[in-house]
Amino acid sequence: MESGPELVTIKDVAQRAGVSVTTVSRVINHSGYVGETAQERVTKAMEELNFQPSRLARGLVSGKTSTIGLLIPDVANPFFADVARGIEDAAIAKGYTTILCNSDWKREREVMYLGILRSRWADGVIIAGSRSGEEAIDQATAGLPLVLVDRRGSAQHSSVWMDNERGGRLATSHLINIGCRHIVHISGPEDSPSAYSRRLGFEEAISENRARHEGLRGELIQGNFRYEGGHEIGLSLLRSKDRPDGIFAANDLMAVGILQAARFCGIEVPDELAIVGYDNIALSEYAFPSLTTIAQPGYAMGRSAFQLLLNQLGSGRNYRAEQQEFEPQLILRGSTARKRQAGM
Amino acid sequence: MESGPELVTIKDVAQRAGVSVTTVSRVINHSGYVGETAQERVTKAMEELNFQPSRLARGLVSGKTSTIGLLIPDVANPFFADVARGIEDAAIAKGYTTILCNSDWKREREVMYLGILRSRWADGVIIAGSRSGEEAIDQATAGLPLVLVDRRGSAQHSSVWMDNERGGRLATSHLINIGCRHIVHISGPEDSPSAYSRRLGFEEAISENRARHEGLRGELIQGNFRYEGGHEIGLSLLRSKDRPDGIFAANDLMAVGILQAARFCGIEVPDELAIVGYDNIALSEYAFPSLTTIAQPGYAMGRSAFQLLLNQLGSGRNYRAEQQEFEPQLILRGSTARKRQAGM
DNA sequence: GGGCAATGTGGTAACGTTACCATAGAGACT
DNA sequence: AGTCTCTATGGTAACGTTACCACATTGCCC
Repeated sequence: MESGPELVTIKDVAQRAGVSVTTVSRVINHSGYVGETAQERVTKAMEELNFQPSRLARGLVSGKTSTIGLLIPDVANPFFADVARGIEDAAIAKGYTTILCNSDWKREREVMYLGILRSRWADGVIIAGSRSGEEAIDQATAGLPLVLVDRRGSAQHSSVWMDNERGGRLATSHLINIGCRHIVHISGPEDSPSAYSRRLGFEEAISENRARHEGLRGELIQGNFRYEGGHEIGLSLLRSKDRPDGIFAANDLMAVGILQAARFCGIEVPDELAIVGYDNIALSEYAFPSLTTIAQPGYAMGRSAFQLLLNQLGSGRNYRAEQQEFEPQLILRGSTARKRQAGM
Repeated sequence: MESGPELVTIKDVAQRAGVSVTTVSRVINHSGYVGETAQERVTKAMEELNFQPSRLARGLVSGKTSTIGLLIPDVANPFFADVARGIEDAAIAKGYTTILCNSDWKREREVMYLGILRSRWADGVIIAGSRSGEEAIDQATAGLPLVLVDRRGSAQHSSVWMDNERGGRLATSHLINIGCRHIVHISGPEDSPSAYSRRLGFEEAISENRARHEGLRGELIQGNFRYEGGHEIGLSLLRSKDRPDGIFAANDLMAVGILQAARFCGIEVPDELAIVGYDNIALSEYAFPSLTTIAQPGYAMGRSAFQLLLNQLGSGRNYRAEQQEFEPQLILRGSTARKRQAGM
């Protein structure tokens, strides 16, 4: 029978219940004193009119929207999808709504979204996998409560992160331990802090082990965190005469791309070429051979990030940044399961 | 130097620029007449104060928030992640922000989110992969502009969909054509419209071909659209004495689960068992053997869905529901690539 | 030189809600 | 009987923006 979304306001409810708007507001917010009769009549009127209080008006006067912004590079990347789910689940449980923003790894989109979020939309922001520098982020958030995911925070900012350097070292040492002597690291984009740390870990592991294993060589190639990128790099790398016997890719997507390239070139994984990825996305388990990787618990990291943001929102201006660290863990699977293991 | 997010309002800008708030508003909205001098001074003041107009206030008075809600079952499902990206990209290009809601396939969460979205938050909603009935959706959206994805809309609602029945038929016929005679369909959840249609297509293909191929058998098992579900069903199915020689899974995740189960049981795919999935998510290409599947262009469907919503938002009350149909397409890959193909 | 359109500007009432102050009756304690 | 606290309720000014009306000023035409 209704023809349009004619808005039901608190006024309509008040009129129908025969009370003032103040009383209705009190019923909605369970605050102040409300008599039993009034309580019932208001509740009934709200139901009959199918009333929903306007968040807009509410936010305007209270200064809080119960909304947080989530800025990630790309939901289509399974790791970030997990993070997003973790954040959203934790948020909804506390009555917060999440606005999802995909920066597509682009800084200008990041800045644009932060502007939108800042315009009194969001009470706080969680930024995952950003490439921007901390000053740039500060500038763009302009005092908005903030939690960083996937990078080490400073004294100013809370953050949830992993010791990516250690992860990189774990992955590389594993390759060395199973006998690889010519190892290539396909890194992530230059300006990604987590990619940078993984690369550091790789380099450390190589130089630490060089004494023990003569002829050990480490090589570095710049990747882009994408499947196709891994595939292309894999093809050119594996077709060359001087091809590596081990590859550590900075994320699983690229690792799977390399896996495909190897199959294409007819190279046996893991016997001719061992591969380690990073993230432990679902895909890594389903690939063939299944992918050895460093686990990064996206969902848990997401939940944790929201918790830190909530702490910050609750504590006003005398708030202290917190850090939550997750441990990298090596997941052994088919892509490095060689029959004859070389001497350690 | 700033200690908190002290809000910069249009009033501050007006004061600094030495003009009225009205003039500032006009500059912001590029509306009405504004002199050159005023224009410049206001622009300068806005920059200096790092001013962002409050969307809350704006929305309150204009009745529009430039925000849309997106309700999907789960972003961690790659197909829906693609849809989400398509919608978000299309939306941001038109100045709209997207609120992401994961119903987790649960009706009560769906209803809860629609309530939130309705409270003057969102100008419209896109619902993908809902299991709720159309009446339930009508009830929960209460007049909010709406586009359905992945189900055939009615005269009331715009929708973006695929002929899933045809897709189901395509998949099943393909299995029959390569020689399968005992085919199992792992369907989706009972109440999912798209799953239902795929199942119909399966049944039609089986009964149509029964005349031509004697001994052709079709069997039906209820699945849940999840990887683990496919894996379990696969295990119990493949261990039985009367195991099928072809499986059509209602989505790729389950198909990959079955693939893993087959490897686990030592059954050769595709020679002993052929498998077809549905969706053509990235995973299906990376699996081993790669997965034959029915392509469903999630990103394009997302973009299209936003376009339909936009049409609806623009056209006020004299609006007519539109339907946008996508064609299912069979993608041939390893999981059905038998060496000796049966007759026909 | 009176009228009239075009241009530029300001004042202020909305929008739907909450915060705060005011009021008022009912008991209870001095 | 006066005062004080508790309970219950209403009135109304914010919140930051836009929509709308009112008012100047300018230039131009008859």
